[in-house]
Amino acid sequence: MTPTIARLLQMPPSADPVEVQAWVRTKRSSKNVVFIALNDGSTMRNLQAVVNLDDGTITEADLAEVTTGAAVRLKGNLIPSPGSEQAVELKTCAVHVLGPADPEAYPLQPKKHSFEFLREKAHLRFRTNVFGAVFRMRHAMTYAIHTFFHERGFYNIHTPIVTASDCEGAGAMFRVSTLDPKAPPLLPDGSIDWSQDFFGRSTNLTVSGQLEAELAAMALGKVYTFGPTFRAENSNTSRHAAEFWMIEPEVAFADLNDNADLAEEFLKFLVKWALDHCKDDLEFLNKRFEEEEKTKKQEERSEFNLLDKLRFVLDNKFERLTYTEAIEILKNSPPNKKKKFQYPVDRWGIDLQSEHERYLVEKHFKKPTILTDYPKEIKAFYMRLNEDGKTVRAMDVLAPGIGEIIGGSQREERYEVLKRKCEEMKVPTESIWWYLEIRRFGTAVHSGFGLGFERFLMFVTGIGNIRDVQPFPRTPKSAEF
RNA sequence: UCCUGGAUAGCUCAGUCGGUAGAGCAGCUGGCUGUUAACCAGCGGGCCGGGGGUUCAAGUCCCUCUCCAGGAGCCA
Repeated sequence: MTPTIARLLQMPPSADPVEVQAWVRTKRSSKNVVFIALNDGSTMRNLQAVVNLDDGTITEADLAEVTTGAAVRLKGNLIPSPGSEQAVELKTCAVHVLGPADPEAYPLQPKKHSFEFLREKAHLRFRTNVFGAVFRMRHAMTYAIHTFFHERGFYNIHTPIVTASDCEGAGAMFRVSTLDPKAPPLLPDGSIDWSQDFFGRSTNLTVSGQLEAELAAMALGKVYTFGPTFRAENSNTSRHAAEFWMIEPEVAFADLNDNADLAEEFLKFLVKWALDHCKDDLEFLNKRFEEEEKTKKQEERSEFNLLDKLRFVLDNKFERLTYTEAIEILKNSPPNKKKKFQYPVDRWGIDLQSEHERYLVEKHFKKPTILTDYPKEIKAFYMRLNEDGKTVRAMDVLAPGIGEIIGGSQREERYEVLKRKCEEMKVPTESIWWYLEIRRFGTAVHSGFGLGFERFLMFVTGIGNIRDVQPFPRTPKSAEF
């Protein structure tokens, strides 16, 4: 294999011949000299190839097909660059076009394109600076996540993608079926006979690996899942996708405080990793973020740029408070008193709206905030009931600019209490009998949380739309690529 | 799903009171002794999202559908 551009840019100038294979970003020419900016995805930075036309080794005809988007192989040697943008450049002695790109038809230009346009060109958008940076960082964060858990003795568990449990309480699911949609087998009452389907029952794509992860935690101690999840909700926002990846640690013998400690340590580890390992990409994204902010109205601009925000998260302890305390703060807050909230905060028990969470995180505390101990009515059946009988050991981690980035809880480990709550909340237990039964044999306090991977990527890259941190986003009415 | 705003050249957008289509960038051609989104000059480029209606006449007004964006809800 030829060396990557990332490697070449770190090599000292030398008379030794080198070969590079990459895609052309731009070509600039004057009478006797041509500059070709090359990128191979290995780094944000381009390699500048210089072609001298005056000695006749390479002619203008040789460069006719060297146009934006073309794949090329160049031979030459590295020399010190007189230009200010790079330390070395490639003095080129041979040019070979591997795959031309018709300049009349190639959609990407050496200029800034809108995200909306690039979403329609998802097959080509990897070749832009932004998406190169985003997907290199997506990889770096994936690696960091596995590293974090591995170093702390967690085991990665692959929970099923096809599941029969439809009571995970996280919205509509995608059905998985091999039955003939035009003529499915019917029961005498006219309903579909799922017993004749592939799995002998009705199945769906998973909305969470948590329930299964809990089973593994009750034997392996500390586990985490990292896989795709699916929601068939008709959500049309910049923060929702029908297919997304979730990280769900689950820890035996850990209570909610341990859980919150883990969540905070985890987020800080990932942010530090990004700052330490993704310098070029982050600096580029930071510049882009600042330019984006300039186009916004004064009151909508964020106080921090991307890099400052990340360092701030790293340097400050997350705020922790209970739902009850949060309600008191919100009740007495200026926007509530001035009736600026669309949903007024008037009593204990209401569900917090985005505007309330944003006020707490962005205006009141101005840092990531962990809210705990919510009213049981507004949280899932599996969360552990507190001694007061009114609240559960839930926690939401709220991040500035994103909102809820982590949702978790201490799980209800008491068989009788869990059974009673399932009945109260009308959770059908037939398909999750195993989830209850694990509580009958060596049950123990345990906790876990879910981090939306793309939500985190939005936070760490400063990209405002979830569709731009996924290579091939699936959203309502959209699955082109 | 709801609210708001959009869809005009390859891209980003302008288009007045309803009167038959415009700019910048990109592309192509030429010029220029080292550029960094190079620069300078010239040239080509349009089913004005689809359908229906009003009108002598619709990019422009009305209805409708599709898709897109932002916000809300749901959540991660």
